[in-house]
Amino acid sequence: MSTVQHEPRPGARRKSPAARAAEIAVAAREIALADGLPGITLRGVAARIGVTPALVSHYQPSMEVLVADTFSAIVAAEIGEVAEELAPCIGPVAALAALIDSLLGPERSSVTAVWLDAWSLGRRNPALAVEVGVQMDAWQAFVADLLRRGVGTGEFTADDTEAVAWLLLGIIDGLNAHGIVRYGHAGSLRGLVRTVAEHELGLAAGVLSHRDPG
Amino acid sequence: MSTVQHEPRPGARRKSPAARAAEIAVAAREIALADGLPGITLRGVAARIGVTPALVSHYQPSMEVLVADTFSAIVAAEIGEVAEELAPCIGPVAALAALIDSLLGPERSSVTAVWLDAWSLGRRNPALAVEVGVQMDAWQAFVADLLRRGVGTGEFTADDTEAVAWLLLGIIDGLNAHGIVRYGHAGSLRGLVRTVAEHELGLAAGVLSHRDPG
DNA sequence: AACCTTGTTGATCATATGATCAATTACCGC
DNA sequence: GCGGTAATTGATCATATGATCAACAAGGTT
Repeated sequence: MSTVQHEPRPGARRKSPAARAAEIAVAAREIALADGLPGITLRGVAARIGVTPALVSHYQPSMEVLVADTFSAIVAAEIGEVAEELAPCIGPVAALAALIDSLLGPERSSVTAVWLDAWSLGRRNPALAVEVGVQMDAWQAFVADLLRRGVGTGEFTADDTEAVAWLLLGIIDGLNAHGIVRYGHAGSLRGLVRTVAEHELGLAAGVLSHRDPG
Repeated sequence: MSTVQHEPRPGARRKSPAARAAEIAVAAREIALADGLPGITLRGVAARIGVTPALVSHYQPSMEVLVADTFSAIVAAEIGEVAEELAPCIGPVAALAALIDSLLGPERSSVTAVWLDAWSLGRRNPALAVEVGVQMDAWQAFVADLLRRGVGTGEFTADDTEAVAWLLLGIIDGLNAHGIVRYGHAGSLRGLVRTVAEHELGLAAGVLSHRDPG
């Protein structure tokens, strides 16, 4: 259904182990974003890169691990992208506003779906469970760092930045999960989340709603 | 691993269709709470009630539907239990405090896991997707009603009770999802959620933290 | 150009799932 | 007690999954 080569023809192009491993990782990532983590299957990945299932199996200790690694890669990339997006922001206030806007945007729905898959699958996939914990901690550290900087400049006020970081992430994850089922009220909720952040960080009302009317 | 009869012996006790259907529903519910929605399998349910897989299949249009119905039953029961729990509370403030306490408690983790399974599975199970939407709306209606009552008595202040209801549920769902992976910081977060609720509903600080130090 | 390392395949297992259907037999009504 | 309805079974399909391994062949090395 796209520009991927199917049909493994005999004697497929030989590639270096590193290149092939990378190819598999990319395919798994694309599949996960399109069809969710459960879509990562031996035959699915193989078909996408025009190769035998046996080859994919050959490059992976187990599918569980490939799923865990793929989740990890997707979320790590997500954090990286968001960090890059916040880089141009001058000051913690602008950065926080951008963070909330970005994380609550509809374009993140595929990543949100991956998170939901991971929370669900994590109970039966130990490797994935570990990775989920690691990535949650990474996100929390990222947000907590932003908050700490804001407290440092005196712009934010918070007793427990660690907890507030967890709170903000919880709000975002919860509302994004809801958004997968009921897209409707995203608009008014975004504004509400900004308000919550303002309240919990001792900001003046409206500070986080610069130009966006949402 | 419990007091359920396995081993379907030839000529198992005959039951009325209604009784058998109920038995299947109960078994599915127990399995879901113990092993998650994906644990609801033809053979799994059959084994639990000491019956052939064919019989379970005979009573259900499809497993997808049984999963959807089971989810619906679990969540409906959840709402009912919580509603009952809030009944003795005098006034919306006490009710809201009890609601937050109850919903963020560690004893809800199995139900939270079911929610996560449902959000994940819903993408591939249309019947379940519908049921997830319905139950989310039911929860939102329940909370919104509580908020509206509070606004009515003048105890709460909120422009958009519908949106605040979604917000509260989003916070709770998100933090509960986190709690499945990282149980640790539940304590401080519960207090933080109370604070958020106080802020967003125009309540005095600490009003929602009656006796519980959290 | 021959060789040999090793990336790749084809065939095959083992398992788990949902689903169907004729045959059986338990139980209710007469 | 007998008979017939229908709840239940046993056997069987079809499919999807992960995994393994001997055999093949592509491509760099000599």
